[in-house]
Amino acid sequence: MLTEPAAPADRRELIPNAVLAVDVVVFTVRQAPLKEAFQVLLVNQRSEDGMTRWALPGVLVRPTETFAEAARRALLEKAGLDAATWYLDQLATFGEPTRDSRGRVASIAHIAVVRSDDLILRPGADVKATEWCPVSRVEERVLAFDHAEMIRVGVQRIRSKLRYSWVAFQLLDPEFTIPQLRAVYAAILDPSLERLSTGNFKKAMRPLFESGVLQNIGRASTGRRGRPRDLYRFVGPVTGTRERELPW
Amino acid sequence: MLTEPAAPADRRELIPNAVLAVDVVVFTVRQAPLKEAFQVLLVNQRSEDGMTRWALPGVLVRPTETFAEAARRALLEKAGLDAATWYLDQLATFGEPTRDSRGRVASIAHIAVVRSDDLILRPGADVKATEWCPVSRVEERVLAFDHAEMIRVGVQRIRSKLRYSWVAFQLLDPEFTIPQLRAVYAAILDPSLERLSTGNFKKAMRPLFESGVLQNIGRASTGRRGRPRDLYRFVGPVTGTRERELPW
DNA sequence: CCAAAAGTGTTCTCAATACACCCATGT
DNA sequence: ACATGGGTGTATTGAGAACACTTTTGG
Repeated sequence: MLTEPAAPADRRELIPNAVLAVDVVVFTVRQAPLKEAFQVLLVNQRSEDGMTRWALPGVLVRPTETFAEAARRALLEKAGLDAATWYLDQLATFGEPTRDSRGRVASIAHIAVVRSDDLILRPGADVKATEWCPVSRVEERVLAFDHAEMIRVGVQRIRSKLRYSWVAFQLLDPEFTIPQLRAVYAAILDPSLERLSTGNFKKAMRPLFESGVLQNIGRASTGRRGRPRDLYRFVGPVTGTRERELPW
Repeated sequence: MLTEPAAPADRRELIPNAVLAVDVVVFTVRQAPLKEAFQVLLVNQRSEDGMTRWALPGVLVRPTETFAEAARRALLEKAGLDAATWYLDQLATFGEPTRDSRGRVASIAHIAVVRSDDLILRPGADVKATEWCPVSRVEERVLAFDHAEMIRVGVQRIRSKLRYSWVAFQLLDPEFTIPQLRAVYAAILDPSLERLSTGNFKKAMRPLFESGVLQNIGRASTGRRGRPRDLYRFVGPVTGTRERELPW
């Protein structure tokens, strides 16, 4: 299946016919109005037409490098982020023949989900600026290539993942409260979840409490008025999946 | 994002660094014991080591061709199948650096779901044989490259799709019966579904009846003993999705 | 008329939601 | 004390599963 129709010679070297790239859609949830808390990482850099343009962080894949390695390198070289331990997922491959005027390029888009509070963005050598952009505002931007489409597909993917897996905990401190957890779901899935009562929310998380991977570890010290929030810790692997999908 | 670190020259041609291929995982449900009804298309052909080996149908991507076009061409050239109207979905891209000893190859795996009753398999010029292989028996085969992994991922994907979309109807005649429809779900998801009563099964399909896309169009003529089955027609697009996932 | 295969309807269970009530803190 | 934000428990609703019952055919 890897030989062209009229080329049954077997030990021949294959001749490269395309350029492989990776782009990474990094999602986070940040301190911001609920509608704008769900954000994606963009970098501003020179485009193939000489203009500067917003884009996803990405690099060309090196010959001996896996896609995941290339994706981590993209984050390091473009935004100064050490993604060595981040959970990365392959999203989809974008490679319309007309995608790039300089040749046939296939970009294997990846997705990452991270807590951004302690992260410091450091634009790479060829990068003018880096920023977190609210997903709800991406449409206002003109993005390079088909990066807008990548983000669109990425948003669908993370919404789906949030419903059947535990990625949400990757967006929180090791110690967090129920309202914080709920806010993550509200920011990504549906703002109206913000009004879901603690009890009903905890019921949706019941399997986690029962299996002991979500533990109550006391009270948070309060700064505000009202009863202080309970503190929880998630001790399970974030890569696990739910048996039943969440109904939201 | 498409320039290597020390190559900011913009109008330069990009130098191909990899070979792009597509492989297609074609699923069907065939007349067979329930455990073996869910099948996948394999082709037997010469491999890069000179031996003959079972593999998924695949081709190298041509410069001006989309991935979907290449996938359809793979089915035509390898198995003589006209996939012009088939619904194709991108599955994932497989490109471990060590995947193929002849160079860096990235294969964009695709998935297709078809009714195979009227299909005639015609092995291509470089193909020794083509066959439908029960998914439950794939493990017994030694497959080329990472094609076993592609099938594994493909099975997950179609199982998921069956639960939230209407792909099942792609596997049936235009006119079909409830037991036939149930058999499709049973073959792909869980044999025990075969014992689900018609009533409960129809309840799961309720949104389809209510929206009128699933219509009762009379009785099937019976050959067997017992009450003849009701005939149904599906008039909606198979690409639509359910609001709620099926519980199975 | 009986057996077999399909289809219908009822009941039971359990999960998702709504909502009323209780708790702990700052002012 | 009381207003405010957080948490618990209970009632109501609705969906899924089990199963008994009816329908329609062949033998």
